[in-house]
Amino acid sequence: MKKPVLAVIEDESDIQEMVAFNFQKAGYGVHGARDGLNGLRLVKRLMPDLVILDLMLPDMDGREVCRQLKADKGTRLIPIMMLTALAGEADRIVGFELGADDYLTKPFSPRELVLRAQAILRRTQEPPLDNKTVCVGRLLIDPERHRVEFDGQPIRLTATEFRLLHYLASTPGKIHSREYLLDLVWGYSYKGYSRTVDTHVRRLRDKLGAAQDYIETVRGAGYRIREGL
Amino acid sequence: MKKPVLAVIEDESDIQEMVAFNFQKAGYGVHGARDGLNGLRLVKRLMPDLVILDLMLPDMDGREVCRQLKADKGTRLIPIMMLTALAGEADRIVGFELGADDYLTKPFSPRELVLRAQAILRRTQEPPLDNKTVCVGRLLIDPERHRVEFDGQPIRLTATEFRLLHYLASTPGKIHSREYLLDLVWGYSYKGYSRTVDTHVRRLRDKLGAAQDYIETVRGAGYRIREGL
DNA sequence: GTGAAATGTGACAGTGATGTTACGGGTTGC
DNA sequence: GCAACCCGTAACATCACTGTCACATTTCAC
Repeated sequence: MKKPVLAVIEDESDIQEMVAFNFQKAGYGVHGARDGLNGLRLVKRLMPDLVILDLMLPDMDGREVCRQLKADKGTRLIPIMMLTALAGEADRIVGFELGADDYLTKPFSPRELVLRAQAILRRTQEPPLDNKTVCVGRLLIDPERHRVEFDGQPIRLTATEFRLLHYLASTPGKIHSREYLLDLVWGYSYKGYSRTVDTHVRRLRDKLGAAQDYIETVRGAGYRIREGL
Repeated sequence: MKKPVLAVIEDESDIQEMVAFNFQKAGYGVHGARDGLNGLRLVKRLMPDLVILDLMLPDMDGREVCRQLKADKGTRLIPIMMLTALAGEADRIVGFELGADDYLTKPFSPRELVLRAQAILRRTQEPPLDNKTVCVGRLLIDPERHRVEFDGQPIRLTATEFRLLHYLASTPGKIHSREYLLDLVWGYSYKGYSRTVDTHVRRLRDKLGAAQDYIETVRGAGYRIREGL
């Protein structure tokens, strides 16, 4: 994977430096703008993999920048991470309403910053699951019809169970950690408990019946689909 | 690896002595300054591999020193470990905001000090382990699938055994000391006994069967992966 | 050769990850 | 409004894994 590129729109020099420094250290290419107008221009020209956007900017509200980026066809899909000094729940909601993908309240630690960014990138850089029918051994998964079969016998799954199985089955043999599955199946802004994955795997195994052997637990790592059955 | 060099900026003689002594014992070159101004000069001239910086200094706040070091192009990349008497979480966050890489609250044990420093140096000097498949002779290690094969035959390993083998195999021929492996595989805050590594190497060898010859004991130094088998 | 230090080996008990079951809130369909 | 269903959380059970110890064996310095 090539080096991800970030745009940081932030007027306070300290924060701008700190953010840039930490992402560079983590192996990202970082570009910066210090106000909303230049920020918009930068994003359109650079087309970064992620935008770090301060809520409070000298010329323009960060919300407005966010709105404009999400309204533009070209930049609509670029994920946005909002920074703000206000921890109020109202602001949080407004941030998400505008399409921000994550939201960080100052002060924050570099570690938290980079981890959250990585979570977003992992999700957005992952090739989206397509609608092709997946076939693993005697299991068949058809996303288009939301249908699962084992030896031709249909199996009824709920939406969450289906997505879980679909993600697992689309890369057989590969380990999917609980955190990774939470990101993909539940969305990276999901705040829940990682044991939730276990419960759903259990329900999935129940419904799969004889096919449950396809889901293998790898202790200390996660779950995977067993190959060659 | 050449001997790492440290700069210790600390006015209290007791601490200065204690820190210097322990790092010298651990094989580091140690240089010291007793106030912020001389500290800045020292770092710029010496360009050490790590700066140990007290938060409270006679002439200048440690935060200010940190800020100046991180603002300077030349010294920006040098990692900084902050020492402080204040354990409050607020201070911790302020420390990180300024780009400090780690943060140690007095009083601390010499062992913890050195371990944390080593961990920082490793993180900044060693590229982190990636997900690429490692191939050593007839051994194959695939982190993505959490899979190990010898001559195509799969070998089941636990999570710890797997990480241990992965670290060893990613740099064949290099000697990995027990301390080093403890830091990498178990994490630098791990407080355990270094014989633990031996036990795990033993279990690993057991499971590797005929492939156990790949793990070589270097008496007095550690373990390494034998090349050219 | 001899003793000390380092390492290999086997056993053991505690812990921690996972499996399992149950419950209550929320949503959907009728 | 009711019933059925889906979901996340929690509590408990279980067992693999793990760290530590005691002892055996090897290696090295003298």
